[in-house]
Amino acid sequence: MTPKKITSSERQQPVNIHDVAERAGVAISSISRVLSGHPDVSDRMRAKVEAAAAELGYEPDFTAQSLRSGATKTIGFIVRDISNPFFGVIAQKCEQELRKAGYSMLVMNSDGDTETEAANIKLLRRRKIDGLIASLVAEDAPKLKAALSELKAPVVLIDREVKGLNASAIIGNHHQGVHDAVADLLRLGHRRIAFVSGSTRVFITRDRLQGFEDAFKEAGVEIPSDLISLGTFDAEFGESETLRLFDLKNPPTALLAGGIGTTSGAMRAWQQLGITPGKDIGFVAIDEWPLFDVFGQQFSSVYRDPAVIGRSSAEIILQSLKGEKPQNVFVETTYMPRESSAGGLA
Amino acid sequence: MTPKKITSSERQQPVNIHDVAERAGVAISSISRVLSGHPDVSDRMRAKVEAAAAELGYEPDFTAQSLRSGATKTIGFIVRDISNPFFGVIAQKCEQELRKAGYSMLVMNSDGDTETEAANIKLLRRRKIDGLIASLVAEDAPKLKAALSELKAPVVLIDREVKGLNASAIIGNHHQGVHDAVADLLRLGHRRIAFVSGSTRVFITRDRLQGFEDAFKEAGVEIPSDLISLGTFDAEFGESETLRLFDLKNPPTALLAGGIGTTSGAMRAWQQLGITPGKDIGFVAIDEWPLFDVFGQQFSSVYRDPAVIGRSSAEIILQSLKGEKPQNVFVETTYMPRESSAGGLA
DNA sequence: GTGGTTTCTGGAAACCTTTCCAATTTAATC
DNA sequence: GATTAAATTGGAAAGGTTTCCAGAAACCAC
Repeated sequence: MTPKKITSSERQQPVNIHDVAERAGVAISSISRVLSGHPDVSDRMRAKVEAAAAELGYEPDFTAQSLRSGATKTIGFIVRDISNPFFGVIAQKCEQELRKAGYSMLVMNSDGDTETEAANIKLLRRRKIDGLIASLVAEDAPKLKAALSELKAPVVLIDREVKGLNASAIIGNHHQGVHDAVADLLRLGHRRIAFVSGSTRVFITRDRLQGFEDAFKEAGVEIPSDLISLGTFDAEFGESETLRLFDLKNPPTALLAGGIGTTSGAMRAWQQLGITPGKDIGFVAIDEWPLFDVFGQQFSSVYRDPAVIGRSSAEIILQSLKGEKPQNVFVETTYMPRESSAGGLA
Repeated sequence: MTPKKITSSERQQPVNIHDVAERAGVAISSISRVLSGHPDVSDRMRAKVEAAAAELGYEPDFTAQSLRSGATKTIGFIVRDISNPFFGVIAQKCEQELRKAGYSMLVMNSDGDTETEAANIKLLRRRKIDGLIASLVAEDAPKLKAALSELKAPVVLIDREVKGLNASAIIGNHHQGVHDAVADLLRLGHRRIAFVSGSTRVFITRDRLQGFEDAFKEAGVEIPSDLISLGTFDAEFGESETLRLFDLKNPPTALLAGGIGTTSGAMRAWQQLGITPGKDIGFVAIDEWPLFDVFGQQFSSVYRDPAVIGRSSAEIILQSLKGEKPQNVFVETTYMPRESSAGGLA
């Protein structure tokens, strides 16, 4: 008995390129050329192949394409916590853009941990992602830097600056927004202004701190170093630090909260302390949260648009994939003064 | 000149399994066996291979593994809108669980559109995902059903019921929560209770509607059909419908809003109309949003825990991957009465 | 020391493409 | 119609792994 050729109907497997080639009576390479839009294809060949492919319902295997071509059409997306609505909007807009261009997005949470983050990046490298968009937990962790530099794909960092890495970045002018906010608080009469935010291991915090300090210097007011608490961006830290700060002998009269997590924690702390932000104390939130327009109208904010960040991230990574050099894109950050700034100034 | 064998140092490519085999002086298959934890391996072999792999820093190519083994260690995750914080929490918890088990999550937004959703599913099939977790836009769209049934991987549906599909599901007892809410509103004296939510093309809405109607029937009160508006889950629909309903000659005295998007839209509408929910009218929100504990304390809600949904989704899909049969998991949904229920009852 | 298991290892096929190169066909020119 | 160039096509290698199968080695009992 001669070994019979196995056809797709006998495999329960889907149709593959061989089946199409056989059906169309042409070579495998021709199928590939037609379907990948290669220019050197005659009209007759194109018609034959397309007909055969359609009849059989052929769809190329993505994994095999990836292995052979080296491109996975996949972009890694790493953030601290995708449930944070700010990151959620970034992720949404980013995915929409990437999808239009035929790319998919592999989402990972770093859980605020550099070890996890480094492990994630290593995994993504092994998965041969074409590009990475990340909002890192820290910029200087050696493991992280190692993982990033071993990743051969283009990288877009969101509000981060990693030295010695040839990456693109989306950079907000955080110092500006924070500066304007603090300047306004000072103008209103606040002196004991607290600042709770994530760690200075990331650019965004350093840039904000810069704006914070500049505003004080310009006003000729001493910087209240004891009121600056820079740890992590999560709600737990925001809560405990707010509790601590407002329990000081000489407590703050205003707080600048460094993100949605921090704000969330601060709000919870104030509930426990019986403090009403914007009334008993001055308050400026960095970043706005869902339903802010409803529940936060009275709150001053340092605003930036996550949709822009998401779309830009996608655009830059797509450009890098086309061979363009790494670039930095700047995003506006604006102080939106509202009544809460003047809280606590009886 | 004899063709020299190309080694990894001459390629700029990373080390592959051949290099390790050569270094260890064993066959390729042995490398694979050792590294994939195959039992039939001698201690001596294991030691040799592990040493060689470590020396060369070898890491297996994920794409090649996927092609050969047929498993991509990738789970698709499709929701209407990942920026919705409810889905955000689900996604976060789900990814964390999947990651522990060595799986990654490919996130796609369906943008509330069945065509997009069907296209997404088709793409994921071509990408050979091992499983799919999805909160579908509709259950009956033919293209969608076709795309789902052609997908050979296990599926977990979140609050959806697709007939003729052998899928698992996470099912909330929405009728219960909504029933209790509406019963309470009726008890308080509300009669003109409006219900704005997504379409009845999905189970979750039908289940809610059931609870809504049951409560009326039990109370012997006629169901206010003109106040039931079931369209989409997004804020735009919530806003326009709220505007329309509260502009009726005989407007509602209370609203039950079917999710964070709807609530968001309703809130915006009320702002325009000068209506304060919980005061001028009764209000129950389905699902709670970020900072709800701060800004929403006065609002009654129909609560369910997205973290549980996320974790369960991951668990079920992982069990399916181990060969277990599709199963349904039920999630509690609880009415949390607060002051807003009694709004508008002067 | 033989026969028979059992355990381990090597070789090669298979997974499904893309892409290179050579060969063939077609078109163009004189 | 011959020659050359251009367009198109087929064949086969390559991408990096897993897995099947057969063969080798080790072990055991008699």
